[in-house]
Amino acid sequence: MATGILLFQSITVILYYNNMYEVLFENVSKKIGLTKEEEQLLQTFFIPKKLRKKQYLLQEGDVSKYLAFVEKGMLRSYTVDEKGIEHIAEFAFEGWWMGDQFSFLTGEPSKYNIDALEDSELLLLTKQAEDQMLEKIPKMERFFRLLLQNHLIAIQGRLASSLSNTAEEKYNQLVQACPTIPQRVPQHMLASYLGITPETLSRLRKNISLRK
Amino acid sequence: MATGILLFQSITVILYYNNMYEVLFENVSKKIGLTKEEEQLLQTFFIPKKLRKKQYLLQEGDVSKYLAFVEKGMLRSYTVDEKGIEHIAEFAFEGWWMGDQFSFLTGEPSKYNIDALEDSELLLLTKQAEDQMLEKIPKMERFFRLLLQNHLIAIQGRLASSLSNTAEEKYNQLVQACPTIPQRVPQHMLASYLGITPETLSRLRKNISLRK
DNA sequence: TAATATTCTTGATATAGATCAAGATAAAAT
DNA sequence: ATTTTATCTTGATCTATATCAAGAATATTA
Repeated sequence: MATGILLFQSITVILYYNNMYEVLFENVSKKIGLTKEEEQLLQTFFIPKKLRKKQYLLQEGDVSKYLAFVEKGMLRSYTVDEKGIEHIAEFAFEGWWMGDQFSFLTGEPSKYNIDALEDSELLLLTKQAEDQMLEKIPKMERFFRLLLQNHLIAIQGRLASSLSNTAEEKYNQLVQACPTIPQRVPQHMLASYLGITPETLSRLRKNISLRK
Repeated sequence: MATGILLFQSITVILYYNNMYEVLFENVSKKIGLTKEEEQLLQTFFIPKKLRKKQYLLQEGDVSKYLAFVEKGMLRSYTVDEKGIEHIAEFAFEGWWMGDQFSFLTGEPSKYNIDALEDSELLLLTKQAEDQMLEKIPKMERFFRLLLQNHLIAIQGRLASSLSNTAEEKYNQLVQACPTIPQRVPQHMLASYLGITPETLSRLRKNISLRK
């Protein structure tokens, strides 16, 4: 957070405005360096948006017009099957990206829903803005490549785990790999994310706690 | 394939040499355009390598020094669990890439084995060569970003399928999404890739064929 | 062409996890 | 504060898939 003793109201306002991009800048700087000018330019490509808990960013059947960067709060993406059961694909917290890559890329209607699990502050990037951004700040090409690389590695791990591990092992791996999720997410959503039933997760957690 | 009536032996040789990169060039050109000069430059970063069936490209515990582009043949990556069971993570055919992204990126020992399922011709890219390539041909940054994007979308689909579908549904989706795999890969490896036992796959295929 | 190894099939049984059901907490809304 | 709604727990059953076992078909090698 940008803090300090502020003498003038006008300065307060400017800092407040800048804060909307704080997590983004930190995130980008971690992977590639950006000058102050580039940061100024970068923010012009994003549309700030607040989302109340339970509000949708994307609904099944719509085209995913935005990639969303989470400045604050928490999103989830999920599909709904024929039986009406929700299957959570991903969560996204502060500093994470969310969006249906496929729909965003191809312009086809999305199979996913994305909504807010907490009141959230997002930075939205349209396809057009993305293209312009990559053109004006070619460095960002690299940023997105590294981002995708990490995302891919994470999902590969999840896939491997989902294919060869028991429910309990999957749960333990998740707790280890990303302790934030079990802390902030209701248990039945966690179960959905792991591809198991809430009942199974409840029992499995009980077993773990009994054993120690 | 580059074919034609060849008048001089020397030309034959040159064409033969160029053929080693044919699939790569076609693949890169599909995503980003390359001039003849850029193609010439591009190939300097790769090390051609032939792999006999069953030969390893990478063994568990070693650092993944290369990303491999498959010009010809077929690779698989897999882990071996405590019980000695192989879990196939990915296949790669002509025009696909293979490698342990994580180990390649971080320099940590790999958990994967990669070997050839058929006699194969590869183009290897070291981390150093990759960095140089991205510096000399910045366009390639974009190529790799798009590549990762598609790879991510594919794996997301596989993950979703593995979490919410039955064994039969997973099999059907694979046949639909990538008919090449079931055609070219022994059935028990297909089972491993799908995270089911060979027995289950055998029975499930029988059921499908009985129903029609 | 035999011999050896690999892959695939089929049956019998076991089990992890799903499903159905209902009560217990806990959180939100009025 | 009390009703309503969401979430979690526990028990009784069911089922898809794993496991164990052994023979059949197919490929590979000698």
